[in-house]
Amino acid sequence: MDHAIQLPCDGDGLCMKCKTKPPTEETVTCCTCITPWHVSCLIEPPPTIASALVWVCTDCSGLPESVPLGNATGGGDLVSAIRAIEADETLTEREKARKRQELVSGRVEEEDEEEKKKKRKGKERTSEDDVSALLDKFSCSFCMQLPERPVSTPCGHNFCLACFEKWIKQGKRTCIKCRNIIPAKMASQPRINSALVAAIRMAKLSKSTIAGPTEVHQYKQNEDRPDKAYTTERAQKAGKANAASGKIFVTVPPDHFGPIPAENDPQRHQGVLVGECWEDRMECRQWGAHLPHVSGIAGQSGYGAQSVALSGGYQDDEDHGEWFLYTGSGGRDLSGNKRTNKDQSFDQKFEKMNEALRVSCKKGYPVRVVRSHKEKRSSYAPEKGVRYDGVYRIEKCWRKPGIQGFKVCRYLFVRCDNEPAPWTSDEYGDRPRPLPSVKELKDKKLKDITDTTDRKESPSWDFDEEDGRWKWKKPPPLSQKRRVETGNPEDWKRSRKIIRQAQKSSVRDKLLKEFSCLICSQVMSLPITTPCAHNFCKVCLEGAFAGKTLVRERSRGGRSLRSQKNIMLCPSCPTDISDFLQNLQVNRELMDVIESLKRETEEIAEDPAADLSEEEAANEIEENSDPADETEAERACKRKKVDTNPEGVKEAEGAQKEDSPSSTLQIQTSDEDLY
DNA sequence: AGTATCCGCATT
DNA sequence: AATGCGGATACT
Repeated sequence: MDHAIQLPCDGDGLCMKCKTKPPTEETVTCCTCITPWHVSCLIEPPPTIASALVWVCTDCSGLPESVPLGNATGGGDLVSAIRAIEADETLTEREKARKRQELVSGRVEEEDEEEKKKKRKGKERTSEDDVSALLDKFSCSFCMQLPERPVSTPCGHNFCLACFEKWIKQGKRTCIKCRNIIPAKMASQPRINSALVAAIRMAKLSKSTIAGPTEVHQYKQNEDRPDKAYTTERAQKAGKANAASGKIFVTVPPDHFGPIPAENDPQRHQGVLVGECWEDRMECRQWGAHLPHVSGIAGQSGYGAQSVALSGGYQDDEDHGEWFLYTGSGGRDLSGNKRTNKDQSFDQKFEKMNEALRVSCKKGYPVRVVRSHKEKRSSYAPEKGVRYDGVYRIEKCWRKPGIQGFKVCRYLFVRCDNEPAPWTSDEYGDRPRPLPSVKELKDKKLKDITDTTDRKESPSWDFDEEDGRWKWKKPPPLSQKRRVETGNPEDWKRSRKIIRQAQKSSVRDKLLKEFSCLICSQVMSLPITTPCAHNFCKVCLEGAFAGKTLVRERSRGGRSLRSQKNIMLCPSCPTDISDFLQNLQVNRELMDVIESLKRETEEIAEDPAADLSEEEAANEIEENSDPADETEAERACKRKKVDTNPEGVKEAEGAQKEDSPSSTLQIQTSDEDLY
C-alpha cells in the first residue's frame, strides 16, 4: 500500500519521499508538468537517459480510470481528456471546471466524497459546513494554509504571494494545481487579490466562531435597558453623572480576561478593537472594555483583575505608552458622602482591587487598558472620551511611599497586544520586549521599595514564537459568574440562536459585499480574476470587449499590412489584458465560496426562526438544538481526516489547529501595506 | 480653565 | 454596608 505512493521534490528541491535533496544528476523532470522527481525514490525510474528526456511522472500518466484515455503516454491524453470535457454539452461550466480539476489533480475520490456528503446531507447542510468547506478550498497548495496575501493565477487558482514567488524563483512557470502556463507578467508582477484578502480574513473570523463553544453571557434584564445610559426618575438632577448603565452590547461575562472577541459582539461581529473610543465611562462600560463606571480597577481579590482605567486620578501614575506605572486604589478618606478624594491619608495595602491586580501579575493574565481624556499628564491619553488601548501584562508590583508620603501599591504594566497601539503607525502589534528600566527600582533609595512581587510561574498570556502572536498559553481562568437564567430556558436558547444567526449573516453580508463585480456591482457570477487582480463576472468582462478581436487587420491603398494586435485594457486599470481575454478561466475557488454564501443567505431568509414568531422559533430550536450542531461539527472533523492524504495527515492536522497561518516571515519582511 | 461639591449606580 | 480614576453644575 505505502510503496505505491509516489512523491516529487518539493518547492525547496527536497524529495518528499526520502526528505533529502538529491543532486541534479539524480533528478528527473516530468516533461508534462516540469516537476522534478528523485530518481532513486521512483518505483519505475526511466531506464535510459534518452527516455528520461521524455519521461512523464505518475501524476501526469497515471490518470484516474474514470477518464477516457487512449494509450498510456500521458501528456497528450491529458489534453485530449480536457478537450473531451469541454466538448461535453451535458455539463455546465461549473461541472466542467470541476471535472478539469479532478483530472489534473487526480483527486477524484475526494471530490466523490464531497458529492456523497452533499447527497447524504441534502437539506441538513449547515453554515458551519460551508464555512469549513471554504477554509478547505482556500488553502494554498504550497503551504496548505489559508493564503497570506493571496494571488490568483489566470487559470483561477489562489496561493500565498510568498509561496508563489518562491515557486517562480525556482524557475517554475506552470500552475502547481492545473499545470497551466503562468503568464510572464503574472510571474514577474503577481498582484494581491484584495477580494480574497477580505474573504480570508472573514473566513478566519468564522473559523474562530466554529472552533469552540463561545462563552455567551447574558446580563440580567439587559434587553429591557435602552441603548444609551439613562437617568432614573430619582436621579434626574445630575443627568449622566447619576445615570444608570444602558444595555451591555457584548456577551462576555463580567470577569472575562483579555480582548473581547468578535464572537461576543453580536451587533457588529468585530469585537472591541484597539483604538475604539467612547464618550464616557458609561459608554465604555456598555462595550465591556472596562465595566465599573467610577472605579479604576475591575477585578476580584483572589481571582484577578480584568481591566484598568488610566484617568489621572492618582498623581503617582507614570505613562510611557507601551508601559506605564499604575497606582493602586485606596488610602483616601471617603467618609461623608465623598466618591473621590485626591488627598491620601493612609497607606495602601495589597487587598481588594489592589490584590486583584497582584493576582493578575502573578498569573500573567492580560489586563485590558482604557485611557481617559481626564489623564492630563500623559501624552498617550485621548483628547476626548475614553479609548481602549489593548491588553497589558503586569510584570511586577511593589509598594513604596507615594508623592503624598503615604505608601502606594505600584504596578508595572507592559503592553502585549496583537494589535498595534493607537499612537503608533506600526503595522503589527507588540513583540516581547525587555522590561523597561524603572527609575524607582534602580535608585539607591531601594530601601523604600517593599512587598515586591514578581511572577514566579510562566504567564498565562504569552507570545507564541511559532504563531508570531500573543495567546493563551494556559487556559484562561474559568468565569466565576453564573450565567443568568432568563426564567424560561427556551428564551435563552432562542436569543443565543438569534445571536449566532446575526453573527453568521453579518459575515455573509460582508463577504458578499466584497465579491461584487467591478462592472455590474452585483455579486459576481462566474468570477474571473484578471492578472492585474481585478474581479469581474465572466459575462460582464466578455461583454465589455464584445465585438473586439485580438488582432486588427489593416489595409492601406489596396495592399494589406501586417495585422496589428488590439489593446484591451482592464476595465479597472490600465493593464492590457488582451491575451488573458482569449482564454478566460473562472476562479473556481472564489466561485464556490460565493455560491455557498449565497445559498446560506437564502437558507437564513427561509428560516422561520429568523423572524421572531415565537412558536415557530421554539420548534425550530427543538429540531436544531446545540447537541445536533456538535455532532455535525464532529462529523465534519472526521470527514476532514478521511479526506486528507494519509502521508499528509500530520501536517494537515497541525495546520488545522492553528487559527492563523504561521507565515510570520512573509508578514514581517514585506514592505507593502496590503492589509 | 480649573475645581469643589454633590449624589446615583454597580460592585465587592 | 462600604467603596470608587464619574459627571453635571456652580463657583473661583
